[in-house]
Amino acid sequence: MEGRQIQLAVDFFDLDRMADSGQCFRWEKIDANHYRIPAFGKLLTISQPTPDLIQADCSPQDWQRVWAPYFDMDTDYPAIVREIDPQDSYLQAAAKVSYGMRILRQELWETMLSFIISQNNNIPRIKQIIQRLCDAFGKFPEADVIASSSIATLRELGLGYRASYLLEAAGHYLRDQQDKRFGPGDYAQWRLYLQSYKGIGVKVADCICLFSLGHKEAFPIDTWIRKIMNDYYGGHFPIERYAKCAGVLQQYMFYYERTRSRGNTGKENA
DNA sequence: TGCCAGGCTTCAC
DNA sequence: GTGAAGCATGGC
Repeated sequence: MEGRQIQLAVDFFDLDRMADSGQCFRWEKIDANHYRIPAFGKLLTISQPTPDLIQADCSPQDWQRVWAPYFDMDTDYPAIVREIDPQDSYLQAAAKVSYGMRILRQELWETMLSFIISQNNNIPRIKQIIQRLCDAFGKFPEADVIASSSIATLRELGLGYRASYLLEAAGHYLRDQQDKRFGPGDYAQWRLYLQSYKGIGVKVADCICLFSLGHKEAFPIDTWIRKIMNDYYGGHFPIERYAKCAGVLQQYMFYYERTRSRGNTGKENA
């Protein structure tokens, strides 16, 4: 702690809901009100004493340069919520329960690694595996660290059959980085490119597009979303109506449904 | 104890 | 292109 502390007035910002949203797996809850969030080589300690106020241990410059983009502070989420079909009571309810949840813009490699691990897996175990990776390698393993690791090592950390996917993905990522093949691209280009990785299919590619690259039109369909679409939308969610923000609404439905299945509101004190 | 999880690859058709 | 099997592991 370097004694720096900023306070910011916020709107539509809820740390607890973002922490429990299934888009990030390394936030650490220190106590009832504080989180430690690692990203971009930095560690942010942040709290939210009231719904419209946050306190963070960073400089105003770091907030502007690193954390405001990370929390996607430039996007007008209330405007997205206002676009929801007033007749769609399910989606209205989902948005209400998810109030304050923003779509994070996380680092690309971390998001790729996390969602390769996420396949056919549950969130508590995804967190555990990523924690074991960090413990085993001393910190979050960058692609070169994974690439110079071995299947056996990764298997010992509980990755199961995903160990080979991750190992291959790391090598692939490094080669493309050296070839400078990463660059600006639209959603369709990125989605296709990501699927060229072994272990990344349509759903994981969409998660990376949404939770790292900021492509809010990405609409990941996992087992939860598929069930929601079948139960409430006759098998088809009207993505076309929400062209540029379907992914945000997808996240609200995902959060809402998981919250309901656990029999609470998602906030211990709500 | 089984079923399931922010699915994917492979193979048969 | 579509469908089904197989996959590692452990949460619930």
